[in-house]
Amino acid sequence: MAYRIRVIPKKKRPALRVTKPRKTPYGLQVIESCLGCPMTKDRLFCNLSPQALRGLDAISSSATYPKGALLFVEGQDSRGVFIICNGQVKLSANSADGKSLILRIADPGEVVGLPGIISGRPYEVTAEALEPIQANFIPRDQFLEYLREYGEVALRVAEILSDIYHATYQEVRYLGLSHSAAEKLARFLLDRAAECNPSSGPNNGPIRAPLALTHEEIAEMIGTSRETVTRLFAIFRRKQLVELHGSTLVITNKAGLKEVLEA
Amino acid sequence: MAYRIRVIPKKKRPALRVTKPRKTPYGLQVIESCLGCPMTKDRLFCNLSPQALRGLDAISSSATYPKGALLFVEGQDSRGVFIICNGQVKLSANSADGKSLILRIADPGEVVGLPGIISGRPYEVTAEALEPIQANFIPRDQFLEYLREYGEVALRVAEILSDIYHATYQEVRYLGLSHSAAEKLARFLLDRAAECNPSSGPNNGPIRAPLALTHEEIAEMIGTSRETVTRLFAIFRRKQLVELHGSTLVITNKAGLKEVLEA
DNA sequence: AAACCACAGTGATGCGCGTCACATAAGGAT
DNA sequence: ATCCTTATGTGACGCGCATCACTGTGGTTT
Repeated sequence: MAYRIRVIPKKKRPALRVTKPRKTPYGLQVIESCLGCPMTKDRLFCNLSPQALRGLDAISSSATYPKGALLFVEGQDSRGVFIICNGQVKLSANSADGKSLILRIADPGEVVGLPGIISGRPYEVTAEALEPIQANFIPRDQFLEYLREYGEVALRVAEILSDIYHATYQEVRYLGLSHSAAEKLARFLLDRAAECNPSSGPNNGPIRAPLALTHEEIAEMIGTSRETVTRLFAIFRRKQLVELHGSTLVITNKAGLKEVLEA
Repeated sequence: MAYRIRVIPKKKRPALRVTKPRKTPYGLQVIESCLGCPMTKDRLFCNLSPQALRGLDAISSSATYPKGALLFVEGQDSRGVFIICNGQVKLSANSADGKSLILRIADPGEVVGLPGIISGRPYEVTAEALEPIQANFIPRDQFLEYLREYGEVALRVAEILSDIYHATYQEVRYLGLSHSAAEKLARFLLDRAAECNPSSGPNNGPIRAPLALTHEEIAEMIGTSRETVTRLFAIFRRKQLVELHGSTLVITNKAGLKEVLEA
């Protein structure tokens, strides 16, 4: 075959199923303090007052989890929130018959389990460590008490919830407003590109975005089957709409990809 | 025909399309003050301090909108939030080709446009008045300033965002985790029943829930076609799973309906 | 080396359901 | 009364895509 799709050439992505742990991709340094976690300062609770940061530090406890560990499972009572220091966490919805839908891949600095804590409802999704991860855990009651004390943090929490909502809403658009699987995939790829290239307006040059996902995972994100994703990538490539170099997605014809949405 | 489905026997639901305004179903009293709106106190910002309520009152302005009015359209820059005093507002996602997906019907006391305000992103959905409505509007900057001042309200806002997220997440489940349209509808009906009968555990008696929606609207909520909803209701009725009395849904066989999910 | 596994790629098959097309019923308007 | 509109109810048709069942390939393990 003249073409080939190799999404991950070097380091393979971890398996979807919980099988054997893969090697830690980078040194896992144990960080005891939330203040010490650079991600926390940089991304999650940036621009908070020193007091608020200290308060956060006081109630959070760090822990590590192996690959495949489930931080929580949907339906479980909300115990608290996790702030990811290191590694990726897959948030998915699962049905009784084993079908699963990936909602979000949370990166370091992000919070998982937040809606359940705020609303008092059980966890709505399942959080699985894709790699060995380190995360800070904050119990529910202490977190709520903390929020009541520091209004600035509550506002920041509202922002994070908005972001989570936004991601979920995108998912709804993929699943609900598409006539075809091709449309879903095109929408997904364009969104990816838009997120990674916020600067690019209506330009026409090639757009690059990392896409470290297997076809299986993409299928679970847009709600189709793995085979369909494979076939669609072949079609898109034939039509010169996209290219795949390693784990990098290159959109060579953005306008053409947008036409798929209107077909 | 021996059976009939008449979802709304007396007062018909408003049309989906913007046609002519229907008669005001109940007296629309104009309320100038947010404090005076009973819904606001009871449902949205309950248990707030008197100062916080006064602050809210100071920045909000009441207005009325006719049936079919669009409070905002998706893609539009976020101007502010609306607190519904009176009437219902349909929140929907629309694609370019006219396909539309109902995300939520907001009742009096609820807030719409919140995620856009908090995140700074444009409005993500379209808000349409299903009836002549009255709503309080709060401009974005003033609302954010207000939140910064009153931390207790920020926490309440976080709760509301959690609820909105929850509703959107349910939508994702309908759309993504179903093998068939029958599954979607069954899930939808069960969720409806669960929301309206929070007390009922694993009981087996008939469960009642209001269902003031046309087949068309249900179709847009679960992402199928109108005809499919009609056909499925006929099947469910034949199987003695549900009954429809006026605008009241009666689940006669909850277990049987749950079996549809696993089929 | 061989064995194994995860992923990608492809053909064949079948059926779910979207779509079109019409019929019927119930109000509301005039 | 008659017309118009909205909503429900059904049949026929056909495409899209899920599913099954493979093959090929590169990486890892033993």
